[in-house]
Amino acid sequence: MAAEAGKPDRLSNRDVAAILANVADMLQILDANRFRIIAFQNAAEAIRTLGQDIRVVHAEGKLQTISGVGKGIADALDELLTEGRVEEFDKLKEKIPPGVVEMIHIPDVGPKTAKRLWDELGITSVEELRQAAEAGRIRELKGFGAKSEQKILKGIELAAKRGDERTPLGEARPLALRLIEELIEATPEEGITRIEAAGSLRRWRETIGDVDILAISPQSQTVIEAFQKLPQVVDVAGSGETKCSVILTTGLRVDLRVVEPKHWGAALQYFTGSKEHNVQVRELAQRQGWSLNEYGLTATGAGDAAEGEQRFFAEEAELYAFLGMACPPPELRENRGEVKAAREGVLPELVRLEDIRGELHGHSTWSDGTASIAAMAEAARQRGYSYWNVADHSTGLGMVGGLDSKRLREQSDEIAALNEQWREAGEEFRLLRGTEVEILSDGALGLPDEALAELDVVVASIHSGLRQDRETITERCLKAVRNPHVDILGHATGRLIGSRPPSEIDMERILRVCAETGTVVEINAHPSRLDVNDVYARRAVELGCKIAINSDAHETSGMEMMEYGIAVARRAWLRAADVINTYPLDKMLAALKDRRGEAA
DNA sequence: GCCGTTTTCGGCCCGACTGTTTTCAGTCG
Repeated sequence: MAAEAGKPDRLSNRDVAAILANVADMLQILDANRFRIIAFQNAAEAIRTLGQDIRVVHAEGKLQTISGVGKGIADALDELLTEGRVEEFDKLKEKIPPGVVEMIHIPDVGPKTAKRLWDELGITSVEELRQAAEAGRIRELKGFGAKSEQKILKGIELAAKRGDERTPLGEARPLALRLIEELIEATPEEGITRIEAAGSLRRWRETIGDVDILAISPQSQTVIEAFQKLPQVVDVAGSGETKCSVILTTGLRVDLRVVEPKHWGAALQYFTGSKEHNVQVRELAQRQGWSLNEYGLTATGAGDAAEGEQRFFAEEAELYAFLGMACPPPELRENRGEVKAAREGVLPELVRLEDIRGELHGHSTWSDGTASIAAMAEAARQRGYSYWNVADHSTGLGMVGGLDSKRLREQSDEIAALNEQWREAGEEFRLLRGTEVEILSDGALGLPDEALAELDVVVASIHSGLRQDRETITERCLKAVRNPHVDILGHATGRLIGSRPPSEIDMERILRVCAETGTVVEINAHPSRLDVNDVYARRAVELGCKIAINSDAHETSGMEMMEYGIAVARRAWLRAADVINTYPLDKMLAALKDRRGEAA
């Protein structure tokens, strides 16, 4: 947590969300009203995924326009963002040692357990908890035994291994898909008739807490036994008749749930989440006189149907239709307005992988790529693209031997020759001449304007000096964005999921200037970047920006990462029209800054 | 503490599994 008291101007949305979540944790330990706890959790989530800087919203006096923020929390946020601290929160902190709050993040240790361990054994840290469990002191408590101690020790080990980190989607997804394949192979013929990953994986969240797999099988016990015996499984956290949780060698937790065919629709809906989306849907069902669980609907007697009457759904869409709404694509199910839109029938037609006609940011052996331009072009053609922008690094990024003006011209000759071949063969495919020009530490670019002016598509990115202070890095980036030759701002925040935090850059200001100048904002599709993220992408389009989705491929297989970028765009509610590389070549070029209006 | 197609009070989702229990509380998703 980077929240520094006394420096309210440094608090990011993430910091503010962490502070509210911490308050919710403390309230849980104090056994406060559960709805008050949920209110803090909801507000934290709303601010974490807010498209705008919380400081800006605060300055405009619009805190209460955030869904989940009412008067009470708005007042607290006002105090936090003005004073850098909240008196009410400080009083809470005096009541509970921070180590006790930390304890509830250990699997199988919740607020009740943490409170009792603290009250009755005086344990105030995870380390003390470990020692007490090893010494067999915890079994002295009523309701605890040797197994509880083992469970706690295992939980501590797991938490240490995993840290607070969720698993990046790019790691979890291939792992889960392979696991599903192996489970099918390990099960007798006809053992599994349907299987799908649900949860945050199906929603394509950028990081995954644990993997949820849903299956239909006439022999659930056989499937669950096979699941536990898969080679990647190191531990079984729980196992019953229809449900099983295992831990993989990587520390990732995977839950399998086996259901009957008639329950599939409700079960898939339920296990896809998000939790917040499901709460909305269940409340909607409640208002219509139905109680919703993972099996289906049961009439409460409050509506037209007789109490106890049940409805089952083989498909998700049938369940949503019964409730009078369209079926929101999983990527939208984050309680960001999708339930209302689905009820009103105004869900957007989201961009799809098939809509992509080319890429505007990729590398070759001319800089740090591993494949020739010809090989990259061939890979792009194989994917059905009709254009690909050669965007090798410019000078200014020492370690990869970026191109200067002279080498850029030499590269242009190679590109022209390749294009000539396709033209003669009557092929539609075209390579574009581009660069990923370095935004230097003072905002100057790694190539002179004369060189950039000759290119088709210029991507400008920051690779170093990512720790500059907010004002410096924002001004640096703004200078680049305002350059008339810069068409696209590449991976704007510079983050690497799980290993490098985003820079301090003021995205709201950047996006506003991008909208003003017609600079396209990139969604970098590489699963370790996903930059900009869904929240900023949605905000960018709200402000009037266009988006480009690029895999930033450094090898031919890198282009397969496009699907992750598409997922970010879909989570941002983007339609094909918002994404310029869904356009045919002429229209795409005409949408670029320095060519606007040139072609139809 | 939040919120409104039951609107300014009275609600706020629901079931599986575990451990230590004789009927359930805690945790998790």
